[in-house]
Amino acid sequence: MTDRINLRELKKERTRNSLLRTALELFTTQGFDRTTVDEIAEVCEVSQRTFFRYFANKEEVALAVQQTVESRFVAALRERPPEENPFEALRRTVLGTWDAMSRVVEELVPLELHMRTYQMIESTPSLLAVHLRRSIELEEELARVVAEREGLDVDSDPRPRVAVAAFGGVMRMTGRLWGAGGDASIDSIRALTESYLDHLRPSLAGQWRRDQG
Amino acid sequence: MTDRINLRELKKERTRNSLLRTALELFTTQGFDRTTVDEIAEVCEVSQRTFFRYFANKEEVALAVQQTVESRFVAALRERPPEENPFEALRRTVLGTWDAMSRVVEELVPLELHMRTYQMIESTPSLLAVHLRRSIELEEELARVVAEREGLDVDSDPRPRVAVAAFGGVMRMTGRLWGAGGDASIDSIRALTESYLDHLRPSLAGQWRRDQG
DNA sequence: TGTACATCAGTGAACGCGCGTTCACTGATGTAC
DNA sequence: TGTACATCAGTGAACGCGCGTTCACTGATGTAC
Repeated sequence: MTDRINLRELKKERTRNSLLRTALELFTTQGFDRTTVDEIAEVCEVSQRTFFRYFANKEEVALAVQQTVESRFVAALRERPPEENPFEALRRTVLGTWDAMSRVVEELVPLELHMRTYQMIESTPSLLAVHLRRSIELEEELARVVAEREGLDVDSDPRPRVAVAAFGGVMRMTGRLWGAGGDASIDSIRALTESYLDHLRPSLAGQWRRDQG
Repeated sequence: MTDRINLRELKKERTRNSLLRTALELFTTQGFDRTTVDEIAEVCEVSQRTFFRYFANKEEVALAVQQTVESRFVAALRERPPEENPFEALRRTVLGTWDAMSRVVEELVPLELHMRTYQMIESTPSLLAVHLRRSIELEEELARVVAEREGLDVDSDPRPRVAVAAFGGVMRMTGRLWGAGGDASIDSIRALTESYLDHLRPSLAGQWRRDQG
């Protein structure tokens, strides 16, 4: 119990962060598939063995920042006022916490590198596949938070899971479109997300032609 | 131009079908990861080289039947009466064509084997990841069909993509829940799908408590 | 402050594995005359 | 019906590749006294 910083922990964090940045730089410049774990380790000046001490596999390092953002998202949802209905809470969490999210990212890597990484994920089939599976797993967690907010049992009332599934579907769609477009800015994904979420309820209603344009 | 059947094509189809059935049987009994391509080829009494003539990779054979069903689904959506609104068309396509879908499956493999395969996909991380990526790609096709039905441009009006994304999100959720449950029957997934789709619009509305129970 | 020991991040080298590819070849099926 | 040639599914064997694992080991950091 001393107030001296722990050198061991400090150096661990530095090694991990160095591996992370190196990996993302290599992935985004030359492509995920054309970057080997050996190369990351070499550029980072550690052994390949050390890489696997920090990341279980090559996908994990590519998705590490995203992973952190997602954890923060769950926490932010928990903090929404309980009088908001579930869809509004989800919508305001994603639209209202971009700045907080950016700060979380910046603690790990430059925001600009993260945005390039996200585009790289969306355009790399093997990586996108793993990313989607993880986003599905995240939905279970979100459904539980929503159920908790409403005082419902997630297994007996379908609505928490359904609301989260629809929300998640739209989020994945905006991610895909943003990744396919040329503009990697945070403003462009933010605007796209807002527009698409706002079209969700109208798009499920009948009579599209009446309120078209 | 003869009415004699083409032996070459016949034998190709048989080889492919034999590889497909063998692969699914091995995957579902001993697991996807514990089955090698070499083993499939060996049991099927062809060379490993032949396997790769029919399927580009190991995932492709596992998802081949699903792939056929999805193509059929797109075709069935095109056939829905144009006066149905988009969400209703999607919903009725999935709920109204189970028998037709079953027949499509039976042309390739026994329905029971397909259902076991689907459960295997849902519980195999690497395979689920690829399956999800493909289902996302399918959404683009569905969005175009919806836009066509409504006479809209898919790139300028968000509603086709949004409606399809929400629908797709709910479908993936039901797939996940069905795969995690013990009941591999077609009735159980059908009932789950119907219930979840019917909860979609209510789950996005405010005031859950009012119409709860 | 110094010593003795414990912990644990990182090393280096070697390896198993299965996917997916490449090659030149065989032999069955299809077609033209 | 027969012959000669073209096509193409399937063969067999070998290989490159990178991921991820295993091992016994080193040396820096942390802790107890």
